[in-house]
Amino acid sequence: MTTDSPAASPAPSDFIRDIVAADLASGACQRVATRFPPEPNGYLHIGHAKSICLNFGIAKEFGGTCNLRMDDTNPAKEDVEYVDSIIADVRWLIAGWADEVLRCKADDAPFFASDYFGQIYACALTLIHAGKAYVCDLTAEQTDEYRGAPDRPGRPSPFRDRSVEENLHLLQQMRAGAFPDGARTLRAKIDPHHPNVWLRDPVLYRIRHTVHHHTGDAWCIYPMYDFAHCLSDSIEDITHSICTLEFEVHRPLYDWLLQHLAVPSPRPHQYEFARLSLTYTLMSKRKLMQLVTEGTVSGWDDPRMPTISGLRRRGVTAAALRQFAIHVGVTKYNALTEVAVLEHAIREDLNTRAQRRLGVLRPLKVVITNLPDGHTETVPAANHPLDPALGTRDVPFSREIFIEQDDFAEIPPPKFFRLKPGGEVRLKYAYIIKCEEVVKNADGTIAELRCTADLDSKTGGATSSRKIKGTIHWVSAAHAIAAEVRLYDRLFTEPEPEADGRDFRTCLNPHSLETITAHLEPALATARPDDRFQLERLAYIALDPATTAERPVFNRVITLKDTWAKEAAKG
RNA sequence: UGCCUUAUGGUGUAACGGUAGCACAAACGACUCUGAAUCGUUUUGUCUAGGUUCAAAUCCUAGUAAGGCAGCCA
Repeated sequence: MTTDSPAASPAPSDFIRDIVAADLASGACQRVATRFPPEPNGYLHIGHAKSICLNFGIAKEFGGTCNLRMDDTNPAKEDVEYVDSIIADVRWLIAGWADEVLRCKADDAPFFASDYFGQIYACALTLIHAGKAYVCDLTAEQTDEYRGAPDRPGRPSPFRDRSVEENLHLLQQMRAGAFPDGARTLRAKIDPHHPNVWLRDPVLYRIRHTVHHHTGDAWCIYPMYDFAHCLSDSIEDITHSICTLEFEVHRPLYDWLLQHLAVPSPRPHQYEFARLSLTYTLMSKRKLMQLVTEGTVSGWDDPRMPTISGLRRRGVTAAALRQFAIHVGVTKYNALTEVAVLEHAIREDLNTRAQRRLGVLRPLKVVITNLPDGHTETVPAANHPLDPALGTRDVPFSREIFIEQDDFAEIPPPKFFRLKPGGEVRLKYAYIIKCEEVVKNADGTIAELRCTADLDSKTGGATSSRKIKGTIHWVSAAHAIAAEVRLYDRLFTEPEPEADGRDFRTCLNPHSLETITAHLEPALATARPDDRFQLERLAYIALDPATTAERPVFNRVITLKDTWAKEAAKG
């Protein structure tokens, strides 16, 4: 119960899984092979997590495989740092769930589109021989000009009718480094007037004298996405190539290239689904990188980031993310999902797995006057209310304790059933106390509360069954450990940070991170990196890597639902 | 004055010509040594207009709205 995800839900169903099932049933394909093909130009985010869950999920459910492949055809934007982070994030997300369907190269490395540069180049030669590609000398600007616009037809390049021999010769020279960047391109010979802009003689190869993070200086020409992607899929025997909606208009090109290159049958087919959008969240790699470079957050793995590494560092589990992916589903509708769905998945997961602990975030000192000076005892506390097998631990209790400031009100609002002057409250696992006196500082703030305890009311005691409406958490002042706790809130104050063309920086939440020193029960001193705890009545927490031997650092993963906050807000 | 795609409660998602269901959110209640969790109840929906059919969320036509496409990015 503490390590497993919540009860497995029924296998998800969506239009893509329907297609896969139909293809298997009809014999269109013998087995299922999907792939997850990120470009290593940034860190993976929760939108990628949706795609990973889809691709690996399908492979798992249908007994197939899923390749992890770096779509690395643009050396100018890519880096090994991103390759490494992507591998780590994918492995973490699928660990214990679908890792057996992950297909890698022999050395356990991911596939790289750049490993196929030789084969892709050979395909370019094939297209030229077939009269289906030509070398074009137009500049980038001229190419744009000739291409026209979505509502304006293009016109043919003046280089469109070069001979096969000349094209062959020029491509070989391009490959040999005879021309500077941008001097020429290889283009498919399709239809300059086609209503679909992507079929107007798309560029297949461009010249880039740039060192590649994976192939070094072996190449100075690099294939474009459209050329490399369909071929990589074919080379890897992918059956279902699943991508996001913006590639829908590219599908005819994907099909054209594979048909004209007569790749082995059955050839892969592309299917598109809607990318994930979340309220109060930014989801573009470029914008996320901006948050990093401008120092708005501490890095790609800042726990406020929607990156997989940020969520992981925050304390969100892979199981919660997978459950979230099931909740949002897979469609072609451009949806905006409420973050509440993510938050629910996180709480649902943590509720079952997190052991309970006591801790006070904003302390208010309470002296229990009818206990002798120096009085100390321990009380047993349940580790998990849903799983008694997890047993109990002894929590030190003494004459002086801390309670939460919010749990006392000198002038209680309506329906406030916590501690108030003259009122009683149950200290969880311990005594019922009554507030006898409010001691104040010179400035009028509350210094401490002086209370008396019903000494027979201890859990299991003679008057322990007395019905007291309120139960609050506490920690022994002398025994509590000091720990840094980082309280996170959403990064933006608006559900759609970029609505109406607004700059997202104008709606950053100034309170997205608050760092406090909390008083935690001693058992939390031995927390380990993968542990998750629920601070009773407050929040789920997880250890941050910034923890040192002297000072533990915890991240608040997410608060508990707070019905009282809602009630209190009503006034 | 182009091409492609999409449209089901506040949000997301089912229903594959035959009772519009589920989840989140919201509201109320029960329970509670966590104002959590759990349990129960409730509110709110098929974009519009035509057509086909015994029967339409589903099929057809037209409209409307939203998204995508004019990188030598992916």
